Amino acid sequence: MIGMTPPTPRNARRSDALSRGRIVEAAIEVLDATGEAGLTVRSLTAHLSTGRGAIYHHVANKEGLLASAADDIVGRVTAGAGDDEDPEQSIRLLALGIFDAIDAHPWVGTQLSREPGQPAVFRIWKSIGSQLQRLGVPGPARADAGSALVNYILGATAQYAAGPRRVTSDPDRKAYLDDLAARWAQHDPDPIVQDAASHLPEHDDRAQFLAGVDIFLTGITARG
Amino acid sequence: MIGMTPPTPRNARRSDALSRGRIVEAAIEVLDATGEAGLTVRSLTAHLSTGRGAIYHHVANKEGLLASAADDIVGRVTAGAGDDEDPEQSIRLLALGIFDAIDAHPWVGTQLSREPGQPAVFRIWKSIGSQLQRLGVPGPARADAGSALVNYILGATAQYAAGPRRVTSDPDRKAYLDDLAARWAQHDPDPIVQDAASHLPEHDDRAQFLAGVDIFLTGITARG
DNA sequence: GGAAGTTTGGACCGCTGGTCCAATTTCAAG
DNA sequence: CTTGAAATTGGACCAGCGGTCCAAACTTCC
Repeated sequence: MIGMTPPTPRNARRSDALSRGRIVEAAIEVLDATGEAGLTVRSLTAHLSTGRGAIYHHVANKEGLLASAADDIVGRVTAGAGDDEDPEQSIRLLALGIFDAIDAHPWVGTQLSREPGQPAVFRIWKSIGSQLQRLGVPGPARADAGSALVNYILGATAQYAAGPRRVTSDPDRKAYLDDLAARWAQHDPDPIVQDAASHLPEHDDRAQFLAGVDIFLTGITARG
Repeated sequence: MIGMTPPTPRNARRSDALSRGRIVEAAIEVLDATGEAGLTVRSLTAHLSTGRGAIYHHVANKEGLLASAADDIVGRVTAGAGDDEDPEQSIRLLALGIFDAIDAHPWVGTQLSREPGQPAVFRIWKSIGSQLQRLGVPGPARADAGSALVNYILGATAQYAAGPRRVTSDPDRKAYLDDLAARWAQHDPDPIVQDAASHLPEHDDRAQFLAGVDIFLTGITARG
């Protein structure tokens, strides 16, 4: 009978012990390989050749696992970003580092928009804050400036991660953008829309992201 | 036997006909009342006193339903925002309108970060773009400026919607922020963190959001 | 050597979004 | 007024999800 506790040969303890670190590492591998939707507790257990209970013994829930995975990726960026001589340049490099990390791991982009209190977001806040301090932005204004920049970065990367993201081949990407432009143009005869749609295929996400950072930096220094 | 097609008295056609509009309306009611997690196809059918198949006859899937619901809310904002004499002021009012809408309907904030091509995001792009044009920002720079503003607005509102959001009573809100500040301060002895944590309880999300809009506007006009 | 404690994995649970189809109503054609 | 085709409805059903639970197996320590 299938419902009863079966006398199957029960599990032996693994030689390569499970740990939270190994689980997070495996989760990142699965996320990178199959995307956010591809990470299920089942696919993770399969990847680790283990059972579900074993995972929940080390991790509270899937949400915490995603937060840890995102924190891991963001941590590599913030740790790698040193203090350039020019604080403005440090901010640019930090922002680009996050952009590139999310280009490589799109699931991080959506994850960061979910829970503001999570460690990964906290890391970004801290890095931005310290550069703004070096830049000489005074206390009260610094909170506004930091908030603006962090929210811009999170918003831009989330949109980018959810969109065309890593359409590797140029033809595919062009086809996607052409299609999007066509849908917009067809949907709305407004000249602004037509104009925007016509420029869409030639635009560069990364350059546009950086342009946004520069607009912000101009705004900060012009108000200082 | 329960598995067989039962000879139960079968359904009569409803007097109040179902339509896509009615379904979207009901979805907004459920979302406002019980939050994003509270909207399931089942809760929606219960609210409409109907069955699942009836809904899928009018709506492709839940994703499309959420996009329509968000578009409905955003549409009210962009329609209500007229052209102020000062285009900068129009942008401020538009941004605040979106902020307030997401304050009232937090689920919209998370929805907008999901699919960049969705109609609601398109609406925001269009409104911002037309104000930037009135502001005299030239073509190539307009795309960068619009992208910066839209991404800032989406990022800020998404973070706000996912965070303390509408903690109505002041004591609750203070308790939440105190707790968050304590967790940060305890987690990290860095003076920047300590300073930020100490200012946290007294900060005003809406004012900070507007300050961010002003930073970007300053940057856009200073570069013009 | 044996008891105590930890790690493991799979059965199980309640729930989800989505499909499918018989029953029913509507409405136009004859 | 009859009738049959088309449109609408609602619930049974499915595969899959995150999470709980616990007996079996392995470690460790006395």
